[in-house]
Amino acid sequence: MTERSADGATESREQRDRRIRALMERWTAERDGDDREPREPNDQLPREQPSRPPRGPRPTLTLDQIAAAAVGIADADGLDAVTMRRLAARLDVATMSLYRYVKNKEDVYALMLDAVAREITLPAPGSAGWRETLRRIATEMRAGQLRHPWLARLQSSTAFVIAPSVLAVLEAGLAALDAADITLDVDEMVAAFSTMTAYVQGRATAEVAQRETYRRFGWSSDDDMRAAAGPQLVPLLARGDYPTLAHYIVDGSNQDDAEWSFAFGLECILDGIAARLGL
Amino acid sequence: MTERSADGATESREQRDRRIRALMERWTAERDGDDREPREPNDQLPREQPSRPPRGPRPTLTLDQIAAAAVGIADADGLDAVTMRRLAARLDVATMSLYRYVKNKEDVYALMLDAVAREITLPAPGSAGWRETLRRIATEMRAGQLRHPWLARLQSSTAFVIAPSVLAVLEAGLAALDAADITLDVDEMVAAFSTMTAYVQGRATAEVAQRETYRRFGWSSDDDMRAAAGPQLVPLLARGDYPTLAHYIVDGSNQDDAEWSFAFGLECILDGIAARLGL
DNA sequence: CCTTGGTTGCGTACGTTGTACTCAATAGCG
DNA sequence: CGCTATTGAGTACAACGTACGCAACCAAGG
Repeated sequence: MTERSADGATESREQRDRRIRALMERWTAERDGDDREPREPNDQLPREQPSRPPRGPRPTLTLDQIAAAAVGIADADGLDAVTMRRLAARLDVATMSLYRYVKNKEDVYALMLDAVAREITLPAPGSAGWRETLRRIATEMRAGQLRHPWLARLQSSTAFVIAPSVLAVLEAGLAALDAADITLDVDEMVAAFSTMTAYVQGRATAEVAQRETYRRFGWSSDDDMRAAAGPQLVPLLARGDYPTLAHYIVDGSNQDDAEWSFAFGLECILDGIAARLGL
Repeated sequence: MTERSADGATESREQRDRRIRALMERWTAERDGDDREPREPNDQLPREQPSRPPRGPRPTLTLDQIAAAAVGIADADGLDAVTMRRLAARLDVATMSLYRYVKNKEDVYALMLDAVAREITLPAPGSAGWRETLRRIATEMRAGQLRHPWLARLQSSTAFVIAPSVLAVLEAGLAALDAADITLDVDEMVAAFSTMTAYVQGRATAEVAQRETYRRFGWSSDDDMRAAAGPQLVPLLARGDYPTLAHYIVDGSNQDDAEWSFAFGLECILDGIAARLGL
């Protein structure tokens, strides 16, 4: 119920929240007071004008429409099909009109990431224990990655986006680990949660890459893969350099059960976290 | 020392290896015998002609040279700087000459992946227990990802490459988990190893994305980041929607220690695997 | 020796991409 | 009714991957 703070004293959760709220308000006040440089890197995610200046014609598009259109194209024909021309065509505007809403294509990518992050439904706070909450978030994230196979590629080429949708996921995970009976400090909580998310992303990346390979070569089953990769693989295996791998290929049974593998690894991680809780 | 096989009997490791070797040889013989379709998807990784046809001038380049040049460009100026024109210029040949060695740009990417996979030094088999072996492989993989920040992006956009360099890493990990005192079946061994690799890839992706963000905005320390992201972040935090996250930002101390976070998660995973071994 | 034919290196050219620049049309304020 | 900030769109350009075709090369066959 209590936690050691930096100066060695203990504070209750209520005290902690009050302290942080006060600090945030002070920071906000300071920011409002100083009116500094135009702070350019600020607009990482493009925003609509909060209060539209009254002059001139109304914009015909919203950022949400652009994001939805881009996601739609990527879902249908892959990330490479998202070109400014095609995106504009889908929105029935001229190509260059898009640049009234986004600074460049990177902005479009940021909008896509935000849109997808908003898709994931978080478990209600306190509706389950930390373990079940983390499991649900992981499952939800994985589902998103599989629904949008281009996501992994986008996340690895686009910088981190500061958006409420993204922060909310992080907060949900941290809050679950911040429950009353848990003894992790903040750094460990973040490390534990980011371990889980890293795992989910890594798995999804690999899984999507495999699907992509199957699609490109027209394989529809694991047997197709074995038939096609065999001529390349068998000579290597036959030389005896990879005995354990050969054992897997010959005797393994869950080879294409991505769901099972994912769950296996996830439970490993949750067990590891549990061990650190002394539970 | 023994393991249940499919038919319920037990076989020693020696018996198993013999059985698999025999099977491989039979497969090889069958392949040689039937001389089937040109099996196009075979050449996933471009290869030099094993026995060069004697007619015509000698090639001036090797695939290794091409791979090294591409890796060099990507290391210096990022993956997008690897264009066919620039790669050719670096190799002092005309642009289109490259297409005598690779079918298309995808091939160049495959060569890069292979080259990087060959960089990693595996622990000698049996030189350490399964846990230490996996830890070393993970560390080595992470080092590669940080040495070549473009790797994560490439792995998430290029299909899996069948190359000895890649298979060797997999074999080393599986062999470590196949030690005498371990009770995992093959499927579990593969799931455990791929859990680790997925984690490493996910972490590296996030870490590289963060570095890239820092670089692009010219931040050189965490304080720079906080100064720049503050105006965007503080209003969100001040509304109280992310209390745990705010706690971390205010009170966390290991915020930029990627090494520590990586090790934390890795030990979690190893603990989880250990738990499945009944150790 | 000369001829032959497959192989290599390279120059040209085309279609597609992101986007800088420019200018006409729009619509609320004075 | 102008005035003026703002939007939508057309044109244009540099850079990209790469299809195509031709010249230079070089061992084998005569």
